[in-house]
Amino acid sequence: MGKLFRGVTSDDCERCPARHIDLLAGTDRTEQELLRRSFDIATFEHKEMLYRSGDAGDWLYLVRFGLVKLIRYSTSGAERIVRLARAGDTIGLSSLARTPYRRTAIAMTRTEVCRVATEFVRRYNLTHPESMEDLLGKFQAELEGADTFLVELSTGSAHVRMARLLLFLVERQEHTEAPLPNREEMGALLGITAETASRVTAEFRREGVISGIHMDRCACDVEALRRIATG
Amino acid sequence: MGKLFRGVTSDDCERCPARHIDLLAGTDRTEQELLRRSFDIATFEHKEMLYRSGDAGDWLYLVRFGLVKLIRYSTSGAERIVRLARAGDTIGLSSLARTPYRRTAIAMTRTEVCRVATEFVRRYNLTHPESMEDLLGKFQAELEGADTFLVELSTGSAHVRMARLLLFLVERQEHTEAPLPNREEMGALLGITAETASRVTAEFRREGVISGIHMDRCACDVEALRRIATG
DNA sequence: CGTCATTTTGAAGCCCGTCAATCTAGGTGG
DNA sequence: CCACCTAGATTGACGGGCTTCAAAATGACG
Repeated sequence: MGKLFRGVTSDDCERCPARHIDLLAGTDRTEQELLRRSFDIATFEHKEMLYRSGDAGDWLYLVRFGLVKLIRYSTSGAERIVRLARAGDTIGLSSLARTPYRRTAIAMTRTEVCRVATEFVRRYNLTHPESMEDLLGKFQAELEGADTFLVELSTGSAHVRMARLLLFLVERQEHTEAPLPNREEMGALLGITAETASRVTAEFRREGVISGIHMDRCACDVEALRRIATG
Repeated sequence: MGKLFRGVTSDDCERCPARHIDLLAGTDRTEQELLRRSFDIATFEHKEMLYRSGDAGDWLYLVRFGLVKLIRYSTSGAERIVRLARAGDTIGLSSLARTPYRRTAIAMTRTEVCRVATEFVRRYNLTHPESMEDLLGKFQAELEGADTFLVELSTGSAHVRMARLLLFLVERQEHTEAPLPNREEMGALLGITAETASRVTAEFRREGVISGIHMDRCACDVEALRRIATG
């Protein structure tokens, strides 16, 4: 059991989508070495779980590439995706508050993550209190994300929500191509049923708003989506 | 212009709903004095604004009593309440990340808050790095709150959402009486129209689930609400 | 007592959920 | 290579819940 993690090379760090963060930069050569030895890298395939709600929160994860869904369950048992994490996003921050993970994290596409022990970050902050602002900024970004999901993806008609989701999925991509979740996941993301999600995507495809043969990827007409999203 | 704030007495601190937090406790007598002099108290009436989205984030607020709604606007201009803050809750934490406030805070009832300059908290943390965990815990609590709103108050039928909202409003109260927002605000809280909110509350009243003559307060049959909420 | 805001209630229509049937793509074994 | 199987996607039909528009009722306040 347990995912296999490997060490971090300096080449890994060169390509790191979060290398601008002070916390990870290190001030001198020996410190950079210390930081590098404290991090691990692993790849998760589609549908693989990073951690489960209730697990001891011993690690922070930094997404290097891919897409991770963070799930929470309502009192009535229904599953709801409360956030999507992409390259450069940090997940598992709740562990810093010495609490178990409150959400379940599952890869939606092939995903590479870099992990670090929460205990290490905690100790590092005692000797580098000025790095706290980076952490708070990260937390802040996570709060922003939660708000965005709340306001953008759970209000308006199914068409409007779907358009906003697709816009979210194409941003930060070079091309207008977006990874397309399956209909069940779309439903959990937007608070609608899988059937409605299917109807809307089929309709978008007929109207030429999205196109592409494959089921799990599509090219988007960003302008058209923006028109629909503002309803 | 600008709200009038007054100094904090030791008596205020005795009654503080957040006096268990280390950050606010102080280690010795002189430090307690320093902390007390760094805080201010003010009262906001119903509908008064604490701060507006986009304002420079220079202050943190701790709610002593009352109810504050935090609003965010969607791209289509619709207003949505993304969080309710009550006694003991901290609002304005985003300012610690050196960013402007991202939400607008408005009192929903008569509300007393204690405020502290973000700059003070930042400096305090440099000399007391161990207090950072309290801050992260606060941030974490705010994230939890956002999730709860997302999952509980924006999924399920209008009846179910309303029941959950009422349960949220009665908890932390001694009696089963809850402050009742107006129908417009209920709509913004639950993602439904004011008319539907009115219909549901009227129905609840006819069925005896809620009762009370006043429009802005009601007594709740908590057991009945729980049955409806898990529906 | 009259005015204005808010709430309540009504009626019509539509969007979405539910249930079910059909279609498609991918994988398996003969 | 093809028949078969299965999971997921699509599409249809129907009913119900919510929105919309509008009117009536209620309550606060000068």
